[in-house]
Amino acid sequence: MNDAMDLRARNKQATREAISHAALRLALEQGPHGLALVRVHDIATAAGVSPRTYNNYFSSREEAICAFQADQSRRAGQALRSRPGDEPLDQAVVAAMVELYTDPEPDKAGLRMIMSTPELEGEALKAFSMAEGPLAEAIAARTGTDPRRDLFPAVTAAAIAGAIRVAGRAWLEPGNTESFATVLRRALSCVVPAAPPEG
Amino acid sequence: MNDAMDLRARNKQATREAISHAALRLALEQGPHGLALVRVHDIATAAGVSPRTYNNYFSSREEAICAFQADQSRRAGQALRSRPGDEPLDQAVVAAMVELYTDPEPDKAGLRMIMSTPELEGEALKAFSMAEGPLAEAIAARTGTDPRRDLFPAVTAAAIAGAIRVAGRAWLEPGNTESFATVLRRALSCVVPAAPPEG
DNA sequence: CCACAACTTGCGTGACGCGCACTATGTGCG
DNA sequence: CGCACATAGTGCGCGTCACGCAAGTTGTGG
Repeated sequence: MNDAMDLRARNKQATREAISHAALRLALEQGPHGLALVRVHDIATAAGVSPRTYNNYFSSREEAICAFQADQSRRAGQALRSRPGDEPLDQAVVAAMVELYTDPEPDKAGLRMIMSTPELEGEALKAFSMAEGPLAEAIAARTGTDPRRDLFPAVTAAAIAGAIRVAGRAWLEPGNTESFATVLRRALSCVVPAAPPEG
Repeated sequence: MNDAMDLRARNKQATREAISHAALRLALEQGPHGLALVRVHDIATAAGVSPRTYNNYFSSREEAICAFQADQSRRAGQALRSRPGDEPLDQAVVAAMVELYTDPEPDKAGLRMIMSTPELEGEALKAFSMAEGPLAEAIAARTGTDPRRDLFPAVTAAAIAGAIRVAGRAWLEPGNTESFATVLRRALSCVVPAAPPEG
């Protein structure tokens, strides 16, 4: 079989998603204050696998819960590359990130769980920061800068990831009525220049 | 006793530092690949306290190892506030961060341990991101913007924290000969504007 | 159809986080 | 000065977890 993904790989990804989905669902049931009550055994059972299999995929509850967010961040580089090459950097970044993070509009409860549960803070930061590497490469390619000589790509990528995080926090703020796309645009406009500084 | 810190508080901070210092030292002895060999019992013994006391202060090895970095980040807000109020934002940020993070020049081995050990990634990100809250407040105060209405302070704070992280990575790069202050200045110059966008 | 590789599972082990109860050491007041 | 109170340090025990190992099970390719 020469599929893009053979049966093995598809099953693997399916169980991975089943586990991470189950983990997030159970965490949501207990709320942000009862995370300790979500036992590994429960996650595994809910996902239809053994506890031992669960941590063939994840080495902590936190990792499983945040896996979806992490997977999404990993696509940031590709999202930016899919923008037309002659588009200015700032517009390309905004368009790419808005498309990536608002298609569909994110699940408010899930995002709130991830972003405002203290025990998940480390994993949440890891999840968002997974975008930085690929993003930096994409920015370097687009602006023709050498990531090893110039700090601009990596710094900008980190700034973008940070802006996305802050936008998430603001969007979750009680009383906020704007769409995530709107908030995200405002946040990104604070940090992304149209071109790297000459030098 | 009306000291700024009474005996109790000073003892407490002393044991806290003893534990975190011992944790980092033992981690360095084992190198980035033997972190699992650093047992809680060893850290506690090296710090002269019982294992139970150790996790009255920290709830994981990772947290103890990164505590120094976290404490430093917490001072970022105060560092920015100590700059003259009429200084432009970008200059004030660069001056404050350079002073905070290069007095004295950071310990390369310790920073490398924290930043390039996979198991510490989450805690390291947490440590650096602790600067964001205080920094955002300081930026808001300096620029006269309302952190609840305007995303600029929080986004800029996140961008600064990200730039510091990237500067650290670049400084640790083998073959780098520059001082951390130099790298840090270059990194920060990519993201901090002299003033918030009007709007 | 068969041999090989990859995934899943059960079991056992060592370490860890933390609640609880007790002791010891500062602290403030009469 | 001494006595009551608050707070830090400690020992013990329990439940949970991560992970190595050695089967068993299920795709894959010849």
